[in-house]
Formats: sequence, structure tokens, C-alpha cells
Amino acid sequence: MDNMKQQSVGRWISLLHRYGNVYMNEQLKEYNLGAGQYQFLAVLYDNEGLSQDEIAQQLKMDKGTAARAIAKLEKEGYVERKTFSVDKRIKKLYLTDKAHAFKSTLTSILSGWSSITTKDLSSEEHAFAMKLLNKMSINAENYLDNMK
Amino acid sequence: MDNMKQQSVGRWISLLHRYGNVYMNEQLKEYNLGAGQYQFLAVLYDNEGLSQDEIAQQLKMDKGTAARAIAKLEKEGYVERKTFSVDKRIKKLYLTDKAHAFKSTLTSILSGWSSITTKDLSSEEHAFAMKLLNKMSINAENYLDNMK
DNA sequence: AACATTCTGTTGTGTATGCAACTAATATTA
DNA sequence: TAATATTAGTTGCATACACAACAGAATGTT
Repeated sequence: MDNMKQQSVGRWISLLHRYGNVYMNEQLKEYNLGAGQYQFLAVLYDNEGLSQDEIAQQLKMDKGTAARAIAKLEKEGYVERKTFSVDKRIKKLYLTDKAHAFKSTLTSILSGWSSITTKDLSSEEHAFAMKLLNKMSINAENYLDNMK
Repeated sequence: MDNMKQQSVGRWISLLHRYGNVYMNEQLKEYNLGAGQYQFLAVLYDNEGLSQDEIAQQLKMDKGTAARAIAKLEKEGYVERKTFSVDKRIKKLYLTDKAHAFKSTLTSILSGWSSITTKDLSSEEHAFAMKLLNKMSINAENYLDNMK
């Protein structure tokens, strides 16, 4: 019975993550973006004006990773970093016109992958899957956050 | 309504993958292994004697990644690569005593993470989550495999 | 006010990974 | 059988990421 069955969870998560990245890289290539940037852009679409730290926290990513992802987004002309005199440490992030124009494209790309992976799930199954993944993420977060 | 909601799926998968790696790295550190190797070991526990290519295919990983992961497992004394005269290209993989002794430890570590992430799921929910993740993985595989 | 602490961001380093080019070995085919 | 194609594995290169050390700015403490 100890034939590594619980391995499966991690295996599927790993596969979905890796294949998702391959898909995103392919789709984003023509926009000079990669799988490492779109999540930051997605957060900004909902919350323009956040700082790098705030975005990193929302995504539960390392702030160094955020720094580099956002540098790339800036270099490619999707975001601008503005420092205000109130607190010169903070760089607030704003979307450019290019980013706004790109929003619907990103939305389609993301729902494309979502449709692919949940192709044969009923809408109840789909909703339930989301709920469970959400729970699992929260559990993972809580566990690791409590470690620190 | 287009507030990037379908983003969530990818976000949770990404988070579970990243946090899972952090957990695995931490747990495996004292065994001189990292998150990049244990999956290969797990496959071998069920199927000793596979070639690198066969393992890579089972895990849907790049053969280059497999080559490096297995080189590390060999270096740390968990596997041996043997070439037979039948086909000198193929390196069949065998577990060492050290690897066999490590099996139950890996099993506990893996079920540890599983318990953490599915902490508050009922066993029905847990089973259902597995089923859905499995379906999603298969869909992802089919999609990308058909691309090539 | 002076010093310590905390906070935001940057950067170096190491690992995990995919892709592509390459080598050596085997298989196919003209 | 010689020429060509396929296969298994290796390695260079690029990206995504975590962690840790660091710098400058802001806050708190005494």
C-alpha cells in the first residue's frame, strides 16, 4: 500500500505548473513576456498603484522575484515605477497604455488554459475543483507562514 | 466581470508548486536531496530498472532535466546507472541500499505535505480533489502532446 | 538628536526546468 | 553494405524562483 500513491498530488501539481508555464511562454512570446511576469500584471489590472512588496505578498512570491519580474515588465513597456516624495523607498506601479490594451489578450490566454485543463469537467466539478485548490493553497500558506 | 478570475487556478497551482518545493527542500536537505530529485526516486521505487528516458516520459519531464536529477541521485549514492551490452545507449537505473532505506522516510515526507495541504478536506473531498487534479493533468498533457 | 530597528527594493547565488544542439549507438532503407 | 534516420543521453543556454546579504529610507526608542 505504500506504493508512493500520495506522490500523485505533488506530481499533478508539478505537471500542471510546468505545462502551464510551457503554454504561457508560448502564448506570451510574441508580447515579449514569459510565464514569470503575467501574474504580476494580472494583479495590477485589479489594483493599480500597488508597491512591489504588496504585489509580492498578494502572490506569496519572494520580493526579489517580484523585483525582477517587474523590471522586465517595465523594460517591455507594460508598467511604470513611480516614486513619490512621501516615502522614497516605495515604488508604486502603474500600467501603461500598452498594458491596458493587452488586458483582454491576457484574459483570453488565461481562460484558454483554464478551458484546456478543465475541458471535461462539469461546471459543478469546475467550481468544486476551484474551491478545493483554494483550500489547499490556504493550507499551504498557513503552514509555511507559521514556520517563519 | 473580467477581473482576472480565471487567473486563480494558475495562481493556486503556482503557489502549491512553489510552496511544495520549499517544503520538500527543507525536508530533504539533511539527505542531500532537493525538490528536483525526489520524483525520480519515487518512480524508481515502483519501477526499478527503468531508463532515464522512460522515467522522464512517465513524469512528463524533459530528458535533460532527468539526466541532471539522476546524476545528482547517483552522486549522492541513491541510484546506480548500469549499461548493458544489448544497447549501449541505455543506462538502466537501480536503487542502492541507501535508497531502499530511505523509502519510508520519503513516504512520510510526502504524506506529510499531503496532510498539510488537505488538512480540512473530508475524505470524500480529498478523493474528489485527486480525481479532478488527475483529470486536469491528463487534459494538460493531451493538449501539449498534440501540439508537437 | 542619536542610535537602533524596520521596511522597500536590489542583487548575488543556487536550484529546477525547458529547449536546442550535439554525440554515440542502434535501426532502417536504398 | 553504405547512407540515412532515429534514439538515449549530455550539455549549453535561458528563465523562474527562493533565500540571504545588502543599501537607503523611514520609524521608533531612549
